[in-house]
Amino acid sequence: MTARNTKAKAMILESLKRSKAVTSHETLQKALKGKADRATIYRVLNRFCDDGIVHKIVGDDGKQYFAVCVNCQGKKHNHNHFHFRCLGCGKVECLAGEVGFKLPKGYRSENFNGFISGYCALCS
Amino acid sequence: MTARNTKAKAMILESLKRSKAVTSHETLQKALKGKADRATIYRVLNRFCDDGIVHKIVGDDGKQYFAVCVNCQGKKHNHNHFHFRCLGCGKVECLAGEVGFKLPKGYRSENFNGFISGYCALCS
DNA sequence: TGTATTATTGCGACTAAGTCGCATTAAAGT
DNA sequence: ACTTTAATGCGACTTAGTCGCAATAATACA
Repeated sequence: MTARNTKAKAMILESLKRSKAVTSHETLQKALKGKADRATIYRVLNRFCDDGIVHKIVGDDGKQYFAVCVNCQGKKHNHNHFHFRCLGCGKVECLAGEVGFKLPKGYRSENFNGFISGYCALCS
Repeated sequence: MTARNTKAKAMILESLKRSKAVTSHETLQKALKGKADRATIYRVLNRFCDDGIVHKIVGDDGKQYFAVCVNCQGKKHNHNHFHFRCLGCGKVECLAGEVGFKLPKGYRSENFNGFISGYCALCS
């Protein structure tokens, strides 16, 4: 069960890194222009997620978005920041700044998903 | 184009109010046990949303959840609070406390969707 | 109360996102 | 090279949500 370095993985990772914005499956598929299968892209993305290379965010449109992890050392992810989707141009990006929150007693948090949509500076 | 008070609307609103938790379409449909059509439920919920009676949240499972508005006077909604979904029992609830965030210059926020999942006190 | 108007419902068909099984392909170890 | 098996590609499938349209039932008004 040792992971292999395949063309698909390489292409997808490169594509993710190149785009500074957060990327959806759809965008990625267009970028790869048929060089990888739909299902493969999904699988690779989920793989990257499990491996802690990228993190997944669910948009307020119900779709999945992916972004390369920046300051997540080892297995400990910290993605407690908001993501912003522009309703004009569709771009999704990470917003700077940790978000604090507190849960009721006895609650344990597993996943944080902060999403804000609106209009970016260019589309306002 | 004047709204009408129908049985479906009444049932759905009552069902929403009765359950203190945030409700998904699926749960609602089960609660109504066939007394309203799938599409109708969706339409009514979206209608309620537009009318400002309930607010819609998109979960980190990509599904829509609905909750009756509590302190939203008139058209001005303020739902800048987090929602919590228990991975054990599946319950979704509103967390107390306004959430503050700041956007980059020139950005305008239209919708806030804060979602945290994990385990509630009972399921921990 | 009876009738006309039209918002709403129910049904079925449809779309889009995402997953899964399986045969085929191609990394990696020898 | 040759073998092993992870990963790919393809198609079928699932589930959430939407849409068109004919039938139904709230409202308004006579």
